[in-house]
Amino acid sequence: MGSNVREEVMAAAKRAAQSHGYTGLNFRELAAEVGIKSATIHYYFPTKVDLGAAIAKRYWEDSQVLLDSLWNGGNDPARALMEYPNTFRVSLEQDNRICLCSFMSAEHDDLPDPVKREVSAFADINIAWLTRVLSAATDMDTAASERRARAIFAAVAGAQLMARSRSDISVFDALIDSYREAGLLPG
Amino acid sequence: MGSNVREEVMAAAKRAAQSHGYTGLNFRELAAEVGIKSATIHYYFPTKVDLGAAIAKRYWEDSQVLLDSLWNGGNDPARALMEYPNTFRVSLEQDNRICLCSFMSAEHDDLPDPVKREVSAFADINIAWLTRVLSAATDMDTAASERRARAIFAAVAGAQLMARSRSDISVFDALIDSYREAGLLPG
DNA sequence: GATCCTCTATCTATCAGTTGATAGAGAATC
DNA sequence: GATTCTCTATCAACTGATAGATAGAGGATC
Repeated sequence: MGSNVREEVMAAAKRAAQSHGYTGLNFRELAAEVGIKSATIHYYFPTKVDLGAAIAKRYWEDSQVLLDSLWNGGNDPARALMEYPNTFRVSLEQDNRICLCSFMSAEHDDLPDPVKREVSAFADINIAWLTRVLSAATDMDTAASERRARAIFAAVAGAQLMARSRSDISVFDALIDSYREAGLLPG
Repeated sequence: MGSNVREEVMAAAKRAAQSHGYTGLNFRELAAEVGIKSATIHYYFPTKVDLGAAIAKRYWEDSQVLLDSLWNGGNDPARALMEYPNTFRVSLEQDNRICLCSFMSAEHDDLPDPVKREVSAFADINIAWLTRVLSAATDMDTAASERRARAIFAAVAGAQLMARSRSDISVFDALIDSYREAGLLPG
């Protein structure tokens, strides 16, 4: 298994990036939070690019596992769809953080390519999952499901961003309700 | 009238912040782009906070003027609503930039209070305008119009963010189409 | 069992580059 | 001549990164 320190650094880096972005990540603060020296981080992640790519990759891998646990061909796709916005809500619950990849999407111009690739993968797996669930839960064909999947993903990310800017999770809840009222989200 | 230099600094700072955020703003690059020395910027904007707040304020003021030119009680609110997403599209057309305030919303935790206030104002004036237009263009009551206004604002911002992450403006267009297809946007 | 070697993991110390900010001199404008 | 504007020079803080020392674990060799 991987060392504890490596895992602790990744966990702290993930949290920091959700609050301050890739640009805002810095070795000394990270090290202080884990209780080590910044040079030690370089032992596990030679460069900042390596660290950034590692946490973005881990982020979408964890998301994939979570989504599959929510629905993976079972018998209640409509319920999974109802639950989907909650996967974004939890970030806001944790000190008003947002999706790592939403933040990094804003930072796109300053992102090294290896990090960009992992950020794209997060969107890909979310959209692919939503497409599958929508196809199972509604009578939309695959093309329509994918269009709707992209729309839902973008809209939920936008709702999370707005809620953060107000430091108010009820803004997120209200927006999700409005999406349902408008017909973007089923339910 | 304000000096040319001051205006040029603000224009360059606005563009930079739309690409790199408030954190990514820096006096030396800004000065180089305008063709002056960084110390000169401090003459017009004593601190970075002053500069950040000034460009965010100008940003929503300009947006207010643009929206009012699009619709201000005239006879075609439905058309204004159709045009609304274009006010976000133009940023992407300019080197894949995004809304200054979307970027700064992501940076919320690292934003000085005076800047935060102006960022909030941008959302406020967009939502207020959308609420008025929706009330005029549809049979929704004021409360429903405001809920929908918030939903549209958040969703369009999300679409812009997704398009940036792919460096592909057609992603934005497709998302807006999908919002219409889903019923979030009229048309 | 004592000595030697290697690898892992962490540290101290330091470098070079960047950044926001300031003091004070000089130039331009009125 | 006073005011406005811009520059040079510099500071202190911060940042990613590197070099090199150290401590300990685990084998291999004698």
